Amino acid sequence: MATSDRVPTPLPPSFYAQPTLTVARRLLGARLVRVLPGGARLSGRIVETEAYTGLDDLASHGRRKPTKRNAPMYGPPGRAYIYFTYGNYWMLNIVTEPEGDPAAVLIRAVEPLEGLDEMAARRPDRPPLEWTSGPAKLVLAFGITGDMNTTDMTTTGGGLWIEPDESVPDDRVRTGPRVGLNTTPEPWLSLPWRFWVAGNHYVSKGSGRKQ
DNA sequence: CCGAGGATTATCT
DNA sequence: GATAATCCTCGGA
Repeated sequence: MATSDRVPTPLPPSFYAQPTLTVARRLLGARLVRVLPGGARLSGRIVETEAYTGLDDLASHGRRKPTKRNAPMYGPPGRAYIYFTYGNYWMLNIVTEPEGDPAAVLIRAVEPLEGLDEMAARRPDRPPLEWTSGPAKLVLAFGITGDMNTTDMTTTGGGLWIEPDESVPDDRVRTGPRVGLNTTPEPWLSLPWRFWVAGNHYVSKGSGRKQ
């Protein structure tokens, strides 16, 4: 093994067991990695996240008792919570907080780093800026599917994990309301629980582009 | 460039 | 029966 080979080091369960807002903030700059069944490696820098706590958060699927859909949020930290919405789209979340506490972080946007040819093949006739600049888009580009729900993302065995990479300093982080909540009442509608990297072109256009 | 409206279906009430 | 943590197309400026 050459010394220059990257050794995969997924973020451990103890990272995801932290408070959800802390996890959402600290995931900025980390690297989302996907190894396809054929062996191709895709990765991207996480540039936008949203925190969904359970219990008191009326915007979160975790606000309800366990159901068929939200059950993974009650499970151990570091597992994937992948759900279907709007009749067409899958969303990738990572479960946070200790087991039994229903919370997760939604991965909303990444900046492509590896596997650009694979992403291009999945997004024909779309420019690179539209491959991963939204939660449903990045799931498509990375070949993530609904049957990967509950994958353990703290090991490499499931072909999906997050590695530490760059750290984003506080003065490059922006926060704002979560996107797409529509009928959620205040104060949850306006809580600044969306985090993104200031000025990064791959941040979604979901709630304005002020950066 | 920008905003409005439609698509499309699993899950929940 | 209604809703949805979205995306895309289209029409107007």
